[in-house]
Amino acid sequence: MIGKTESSTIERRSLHHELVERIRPLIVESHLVPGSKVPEKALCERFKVSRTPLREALKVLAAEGLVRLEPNRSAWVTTVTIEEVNEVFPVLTALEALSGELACALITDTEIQDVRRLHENMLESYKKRDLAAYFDINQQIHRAILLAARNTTLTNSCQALSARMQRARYIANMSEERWAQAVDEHEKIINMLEARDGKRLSAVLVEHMRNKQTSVLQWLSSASDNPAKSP
Amino acid sequence: MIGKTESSTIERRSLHHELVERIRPLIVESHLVPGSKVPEKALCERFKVSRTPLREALKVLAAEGLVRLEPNRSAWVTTVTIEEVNEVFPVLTALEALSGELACALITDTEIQDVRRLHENMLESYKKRDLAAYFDINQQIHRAILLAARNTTLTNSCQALSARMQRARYIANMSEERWAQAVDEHEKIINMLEARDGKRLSAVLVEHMRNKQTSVLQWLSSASDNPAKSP
DNA sequence: ATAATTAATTTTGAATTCATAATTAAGTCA
DNA sequence: TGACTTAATTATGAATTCAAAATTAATTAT
Repeated sequence: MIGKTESSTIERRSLHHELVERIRPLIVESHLVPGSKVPEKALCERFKVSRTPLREALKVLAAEGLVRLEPNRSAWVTTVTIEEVNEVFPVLTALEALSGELACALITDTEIQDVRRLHENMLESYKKRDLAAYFDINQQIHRAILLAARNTTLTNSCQALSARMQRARYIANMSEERWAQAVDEHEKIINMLEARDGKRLSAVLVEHMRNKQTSVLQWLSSASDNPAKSP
Repeated sequence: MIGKTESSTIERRSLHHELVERIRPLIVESHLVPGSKVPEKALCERFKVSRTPLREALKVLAAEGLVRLEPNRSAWVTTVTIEEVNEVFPVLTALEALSGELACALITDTEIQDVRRLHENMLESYKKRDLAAYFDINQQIHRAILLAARNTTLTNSCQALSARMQRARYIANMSEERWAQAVDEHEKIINMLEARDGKRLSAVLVEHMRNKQTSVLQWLSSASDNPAKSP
């Protein structure tokens, strides 16, 4: 008889999957320039693979919205547009709100402590004005809440949409005021999580996302005035 | 002059994309048996393509969650599990709620009339106990609301998750009572849409989805008792 | 010169090929 | 018989090949 999905499967990864995982960050971190064509040949050489698995990976990245395929005209790294931001943020916000609700119900006390610790590290980075570290810990916190929601589908959907937005490195553009506000919002997030107040956490997350969206849009409009940011 | 015999616009679609579009319904409509291995060879012959574009398509379908790739052990049609339903429905519900809110704000009067007409057709199918037609129009209504939300990202996310759930052909299992209730919920949905009451429409959609989830779970547990339904 | 053709080159999509892994079949021995 | 090897067969992943499309370079005409 046929068994259900074995949870204890050995991690055997295919080349195309590996490539997706390696190329995705290249796009998210803008090492592959937004709006430019994906350098198929160069990537093949870099990863020492043939075109077949690479092209399979590009199909998947296209499905994720990080790449756009133009038949017979190669694959292009997508750009973050104002329209896209206005589309993705509402969806991402709804999902973050859900993750907050679920997390409050399902997170363990230990995990709450972990998040609190991350938050304190983030405060340290804030005091030191270490933008890169702040940004990194920020992501970790959101991810920790997401994981606490115990919903793989939710995690995947959120991550995919986040990846698209992350490419807008708006944070570099963040004002002192906005940064302080973001830190304050995070303080509230942690408090609501510790209080396990799902409704309120959702509300704070929604507010947080709304401000984030504004910040990204500001970055985008400043980028459109700045040739160095818009390719 | 030259007769425009080329009826279709220069629609240049890649083979892999075409295959994704053709194979997806095969999975959603259970023509490819859930839990069975994807018959690569047979599909190649059926669509008269080589393995390369077919395998590219499978990678995309795997990213959508309709197929599971086991390295060196081929691709498998995924099954709808109880765990999956309990994961996907909350996410789908959050997205449907959002689509309701947005639709109320953005839908045109003409579109509202279209939805009302669809609803009346659905009532006809209900009276005739034409399950297939009912199911089809039901989908059209949800899709119309989704499109009225004017958010491609939202549309894509919803459709992808819906596709995974649609494979559970729970509707065949629906009780008279549940069917009547669903029709009633739909009546409310249309009313809220006509009233352009986003908040209330969201609430009704959430309720509707909650009941749908219950219905699907009931179908699943009955299927687990029935070898004909569980492969 | 510039614009329009045409030819050469490169890139792309997809079929084919090939090595390896998995599966099945055939032996082997307790 | 049935568990264990080993050989034959098939399926799979990925490199290679090949035809067609796109791009670039070269040529011609204006």
